Amino acid sequence: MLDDGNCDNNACFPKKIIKETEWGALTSSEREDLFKLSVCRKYQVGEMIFHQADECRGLYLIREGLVSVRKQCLDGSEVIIRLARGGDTLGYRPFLADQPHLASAQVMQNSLICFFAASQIKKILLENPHFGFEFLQREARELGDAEERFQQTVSQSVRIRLIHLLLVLNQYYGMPIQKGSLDLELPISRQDMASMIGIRVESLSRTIKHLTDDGLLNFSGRHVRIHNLELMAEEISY
Amino acid sequence: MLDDGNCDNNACFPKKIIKETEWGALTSSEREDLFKLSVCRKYQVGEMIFHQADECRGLYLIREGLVSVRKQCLDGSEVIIRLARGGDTLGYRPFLADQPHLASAQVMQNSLICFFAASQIKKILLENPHFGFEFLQREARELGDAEERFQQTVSQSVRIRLIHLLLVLNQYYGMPIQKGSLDLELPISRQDMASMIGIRVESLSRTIKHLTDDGLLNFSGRHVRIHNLELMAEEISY
DNA sequence: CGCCAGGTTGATTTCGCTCAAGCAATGTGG
DNA sequence: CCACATTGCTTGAGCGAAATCAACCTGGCG
Repeated sequence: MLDDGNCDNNACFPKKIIKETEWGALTSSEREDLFKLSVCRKYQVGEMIFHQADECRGLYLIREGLVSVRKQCLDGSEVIIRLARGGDTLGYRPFLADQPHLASAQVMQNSLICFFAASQIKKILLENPHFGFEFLQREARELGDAEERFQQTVSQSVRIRLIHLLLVLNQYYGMPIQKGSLDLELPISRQDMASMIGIRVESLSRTIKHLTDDGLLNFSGRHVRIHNLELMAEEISY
Repeated sequence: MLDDGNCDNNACFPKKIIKETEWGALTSSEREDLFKLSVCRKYQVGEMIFHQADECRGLYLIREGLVSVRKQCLDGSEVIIRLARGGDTLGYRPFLADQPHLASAQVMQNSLICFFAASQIKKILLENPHFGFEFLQREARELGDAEERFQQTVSQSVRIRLIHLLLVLNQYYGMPIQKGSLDLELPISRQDMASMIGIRVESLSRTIKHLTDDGLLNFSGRHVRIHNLELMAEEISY
């Protein structure tokens, strides 16, 4: 699936990405300009794309793969801010705010990622208002998500938060098997799931057990079978 | 200080706001256009500016005063997302994301607030890239703040979160009295402080007591005296 | 004066964390 | 091939921080 080393620069904006992301707002000449200086390469699982506190040098467009964005404290604890997939762009927050990275990005699944220098992007941003507008919309939605998550984490139990997480992961990794029930192949470890909802891995394990005991689902490693989606979704009607 | 009813439209962009906020990116003719259709008026304490789930009709510029932005669950619990003061603009998140309001805005102190219709703003946004860019930067910083707060709330104790809150409020309401010590006139109730850091009001009360017992500060109603700012700030070095 | 909202305090419970052990799957070096 | 780490996950026991429930102040206001 992934080709080795640097990819053909022409391949850096597949149709799907042009169609579905902010990069579609570019003119073809702007796209060409970007191509010339872009660096696209394959990343292996575990590789870091950037580190918290690093200066932000530009944007990373994920063509394929999975990347986690995480913040860590000095005390060692860490929180996963979000997962990024094909089509997602990393680093625009620090780039736009003119701040260093406030989080680290680590590859979770082998990925193909294109880098665009900040200076290039800035140039386009000032020339093409549509591009900026797309970014505005994306940021606004993301800010909404962040506030939503804040509220949920503060006021909901671990059980509810886990169900929420599963429902979100279902959107990307779920495979319906019959009416109401579905299979889910988790892309991340227990540890990382715990970090996403701000709890310890032991608590996650126990909560999974409770959901299992209640007959809502079955875990087997990273494979989940959800027996009754609606029943589960009912719990989070807040 | 505040004049009654609608203000003179010319007064809707005081110099301070032009100088320090995204509205400074407008040309004077754009400013004039906005004036014509803006609605500026005085709000009393307790008034709602908009409600969660309302359609977003435009932006609210706070000229003076204090406004809380809060999200509530069905179960009655609520979280304060942020406090907005003179110079702050409300409603741009739902406006840009093209979503309904995901939070309510309530006046905490008598305020003077200008409303600009969404259509007007959209027009300017497409014509003036600088204006959009200012919004981009603001959103990016705010997203960073939201992620920071998420991490802190998830991984820090109530004590640390309260100290954080006091240090933030200090930036706006603190009055140094001598080296290291200062007075702080809180603009909000205990209930609202608790909502800002995601705890119950009883827990807040107890935590205040602990800080007092430790000799860090003294509360008397909404008046706080912080004896040793550095000592307090040391606790949050993470 | 009584009332009430805002705030504090106390008693109790609960949820999630910590620490510790165990287990299965996978890897590694002799 | 075995002995042995290592890693990811689960389980248990005990603890502690914050929530809950309830009572009680306190000051302002009709």
